[in-house]
Amino acid sequence: MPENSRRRRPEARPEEILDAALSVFSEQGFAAARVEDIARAAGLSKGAIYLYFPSKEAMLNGLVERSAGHLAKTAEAMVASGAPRDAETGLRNLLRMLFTSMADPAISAAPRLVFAEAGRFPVIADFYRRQVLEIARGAMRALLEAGVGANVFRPVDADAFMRAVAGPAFAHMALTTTFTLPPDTLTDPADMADALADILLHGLKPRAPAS
Amino acid sequence: MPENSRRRRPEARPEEILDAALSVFSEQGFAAARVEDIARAAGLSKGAIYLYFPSKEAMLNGLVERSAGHLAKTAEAMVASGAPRDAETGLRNLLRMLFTSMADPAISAAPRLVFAEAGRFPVIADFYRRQVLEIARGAMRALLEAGVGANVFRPVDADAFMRAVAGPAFAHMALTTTFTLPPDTLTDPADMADALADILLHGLKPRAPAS
Amino acid sequence: MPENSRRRRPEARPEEILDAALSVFSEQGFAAARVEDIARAAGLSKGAIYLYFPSKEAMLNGLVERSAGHLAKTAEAMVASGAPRDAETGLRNLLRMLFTSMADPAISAAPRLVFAEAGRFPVIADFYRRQVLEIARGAMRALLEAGVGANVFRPVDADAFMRAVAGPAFAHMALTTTFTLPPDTLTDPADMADALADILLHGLKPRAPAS
Amino acid sequence: MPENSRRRRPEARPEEILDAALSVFSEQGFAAARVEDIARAAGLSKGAIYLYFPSKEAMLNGLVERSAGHLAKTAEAMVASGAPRDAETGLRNLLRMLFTSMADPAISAAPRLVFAEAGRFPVIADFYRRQVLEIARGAMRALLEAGVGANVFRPVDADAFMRAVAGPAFAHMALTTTFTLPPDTLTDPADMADALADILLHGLKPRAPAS
DNA sequence: CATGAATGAGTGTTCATTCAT
DNA sequence: AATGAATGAACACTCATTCAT
Repeated sequence: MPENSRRRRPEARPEEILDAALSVFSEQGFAAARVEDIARAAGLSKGAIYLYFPSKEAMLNGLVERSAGHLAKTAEAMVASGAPRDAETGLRNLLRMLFTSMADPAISAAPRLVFAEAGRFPVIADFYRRQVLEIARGAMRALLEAGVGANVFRPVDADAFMRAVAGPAFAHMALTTTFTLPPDTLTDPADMADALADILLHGLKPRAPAS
Repeated sequence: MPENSRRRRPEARPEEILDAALSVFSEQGFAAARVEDIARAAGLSKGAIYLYFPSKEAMLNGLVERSAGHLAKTAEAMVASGAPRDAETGLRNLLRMLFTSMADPAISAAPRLVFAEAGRFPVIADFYRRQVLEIARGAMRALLEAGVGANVFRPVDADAFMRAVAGPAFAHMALTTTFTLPPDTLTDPADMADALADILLHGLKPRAPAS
Repeated sequence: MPENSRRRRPEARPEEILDAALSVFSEQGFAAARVEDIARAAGLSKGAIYLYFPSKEAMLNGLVERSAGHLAKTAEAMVASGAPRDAETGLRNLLRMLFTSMADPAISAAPRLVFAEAGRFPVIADFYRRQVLEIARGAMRALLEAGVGANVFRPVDADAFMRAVAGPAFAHMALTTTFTLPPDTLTDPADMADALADILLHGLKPRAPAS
Repeated sequence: MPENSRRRRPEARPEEILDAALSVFSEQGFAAARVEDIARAAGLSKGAIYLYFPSKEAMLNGLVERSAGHLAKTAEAMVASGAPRDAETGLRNLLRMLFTSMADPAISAAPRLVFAEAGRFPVIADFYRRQVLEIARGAMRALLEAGVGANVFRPVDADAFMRAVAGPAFAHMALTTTFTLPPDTLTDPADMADALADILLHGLKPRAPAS
């Protein structure tokens, strides 16, 4: 067991600290989080944290940058992959990915944190807007245009489209992770995503019987 | 402005303090907010706050309860109103109300605060869930059932329906108040609501030409 | 006994705190001094200090400015006093004042503190140089010129004169307050000043027998 | 510069560390000085310092002892050399040595440090008093007695004599190293020493014309 | 009712010192 | 001998809360 204190020297320290910080920030909020708790969660002493990050705020920034990287990459991958071929399947897959991600506390923790703290840290808001929102916006716009071009989607407003697709996943996250809602009939994110896709694709109004 | 003589009606103090607290909590977050700032915003001394609220947390609770009252009343009003008559118009009005409310910082401040702090204050989460979410859920379920009964809506999943309606407004709020997005083409919440209604009602897929 | 805690509200608080700070800084040095010790010495809690001074360094600055004020006044009084009439008596009085002041820990504390910390706080060094040294320099130069004009003093170098007059008092302070020297034969500062005056006025070399 | 290969003669380490410590202590003061800065200045890692000195305070002690050795030797040398022959020249040389030493930051650093920190470290005060002050006192007393015996000096008070000789050099140091005085007419320490010698030897009062 | 001086517990950050390598 | 990661005790400063007036 090389688990003695003062022993290991993995180059992964900063990552471990960010993991711990994300966990503590998510639970307590940035202002209420204590550096000592982060340290304990990372298996370090309080002082050791400052060997890797110059301040508590630096951990928050590091966190956001790391998470933005992940999300941006996933979003771009979604764009490039199947969407152009089959916009309808692309939309279904995107919704599944969104609902699954948002329902997973490990993935949604960073976005929730950003949403909660961006008001106080303009740098974070700007960074996230450029690195995540812009990319997601581009991806969804591309999906919509592909569908419209193939006559699979009607030419709806792009901004409304984005809110119609991402908003429900965001709301799902709020309901499941912030308010611990009693497990609904449809707790499974994939099922919820499919139900959403049905509404978005076919609309609420009954189709005229294909006469 | 009856604001000068007679030292202002003192019986309105708690309301004024809650107004100030909402403002400061929204800007700084609960943990980072200073009671002295709330006092200054309310035109009182720090000590005077404690004549009306026993603690900082009590202000947060008071805030949430007050806002929940407002929201619950609005929600119930919506149910009772035109929905049964004309579900489609009911949906359009609901969306307009949601987008307009969420885009107005004065109205969305409380829900945003709840979303941000509910994780740390289970009492608040529970209270909000019961007093706001349950009522909103009931209202939207009633709207859906009315529409289905009148054969104006397809019988879609109720939980997906809720997320499809409320989620986009929630996302709209996040985009406009947290990240100061550059004003889109559709900054007007009512227009955005109408575009959303179009998508939700008619779906993304083109309708078959009416026979 | 109006000595309960949380009671008195003398406007003299800042002065009391500066007294306490001077005492603690003198004993421990600025860096090693603890704000809590200053607070205790001032009969206050740690937090109360910050109602009057924004930082530990602000207390040091306040201290220096206050002491500089005292010293400047004393120096100017000396200039204006008897010097012009009788330069020799003026010199004797100046030396007595200097030795007496420097030997009194309550008076020499501030200059010693400035000397010890000026290297780290350029603002203090500059301030002291302008507010104390320049004035003292002017006073001593005036004394010398008065004596020379009256043919009571030889026209010696002014800077050497200043060092010859002030230096011994400074050394006396160092010996008595920093190193607790065993009480010499001449512990009395006035006697020491007179012996110094004798040396400075008549020189070390024997005078030629009066013709 | 044999400074590259063979990792430098390791037996000189303690001396190098003391050099670095003197430099850092002088700039920052003992309490504010960081061991890491000393280590960097000595070209070592923080931990290595503790192979040679058990604590930060031990470096201060080592420093003082080393410097006291230097000063004591110089002082004794001055006594033994020319003073007995020609007390007047002896005084002039002593003053030149004192002013030159005190004006040189490299030499005055240790005495200044002792003066600044002696209050907090009685051991240092005692040590310095015995090893430096006593010896200097003896040397100056011997110089005075030699002069008096040869009828070159008047029989003035020995303690006043010491303060009259050493004090001005001490003041000169304070003025030039602590407060960065604008270069006076007499920046050269030797000139300043000569001007001082003139005052001390011949006094401020004009000599009666040798009838 | 209202004030604001005062308290004291709490937290971010620093740094002398240790120790596994 | 040397390193530098790690520790833990401090300490400056903040702020919710109290209380004499």
